[in-house]
Amino acid sequence: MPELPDVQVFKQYVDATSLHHAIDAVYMREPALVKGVAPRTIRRHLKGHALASARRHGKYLFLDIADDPDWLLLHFGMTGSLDYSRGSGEPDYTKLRLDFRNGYRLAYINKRKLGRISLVPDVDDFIDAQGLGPDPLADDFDLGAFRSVLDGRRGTIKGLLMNQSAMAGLGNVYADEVLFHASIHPETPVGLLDDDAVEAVYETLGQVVQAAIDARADVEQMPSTWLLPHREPDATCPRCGGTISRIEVSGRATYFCTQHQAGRG
DNA sequence: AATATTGTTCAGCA
DNA sequence: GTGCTGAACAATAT
Repeated sequence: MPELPDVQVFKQYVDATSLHHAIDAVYMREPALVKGVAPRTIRRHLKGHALASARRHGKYLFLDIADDPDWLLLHFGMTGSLDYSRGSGEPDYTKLRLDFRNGYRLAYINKRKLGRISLVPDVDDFIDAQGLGPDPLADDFDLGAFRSVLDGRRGTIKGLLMNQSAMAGLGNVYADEVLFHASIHPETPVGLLDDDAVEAVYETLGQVVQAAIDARADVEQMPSTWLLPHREPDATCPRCGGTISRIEVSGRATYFCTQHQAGRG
């Protein structure tokens, strides 16, 4: 379930480990994950080159290939992750492996085939072509930008928060977390949110995303007052002592507190 | 053993 | 056209 915070942590991980090492070998283990380009083409673009920088938009990670016009695109689906280490063998479910000249290797791990490995010539063009909305961590994502995201939308606030073409990055878990802290019922129609509620969602969104990144997107390190460690039916709300309920919204399991998130539904 | 899980895509509908 | 909803997919855990 890599969402924005998880992918941001992956980006920081790549920044700290995998840049500026020449790539001696490339192993592609799962052609089904490679979209829009032949696996051998990816190998050709990477081999002998280094990774120059990393960029993230929403749940997508882009790695700039030094001395090459293209970027390596990684999407993690629900079960993807990265591992940088040395030694013989590789982690289970490794689907792409880059062996660096320093003896370390970067593994893209994915238990399932939901995800994407590709090459893109231009990140901004890809974002446009994919129809991705703004990223909430972008410098210019202010309250006005968030209002634009909501403008003219129908449906529920939770559905909107998960809609990558409205705003890119939140998935099921963090959409719930934001609404939990903003004290808004997940099925509230977007059009019924008043100015205060819109501002509350905007502020909460920034705080939750930043705090999750600070916790390295690790549930173990999330504050116990968050919803995340309590995502089960009939749990006790860590905020108000109410009851956590499970419903389905936009086809996804949704957890919320029936007491302090009762309003505006 | 049947069911829940969730990001994206796409068919279908208002 | 548009945008929203829900089914389908993958494959593992429970």
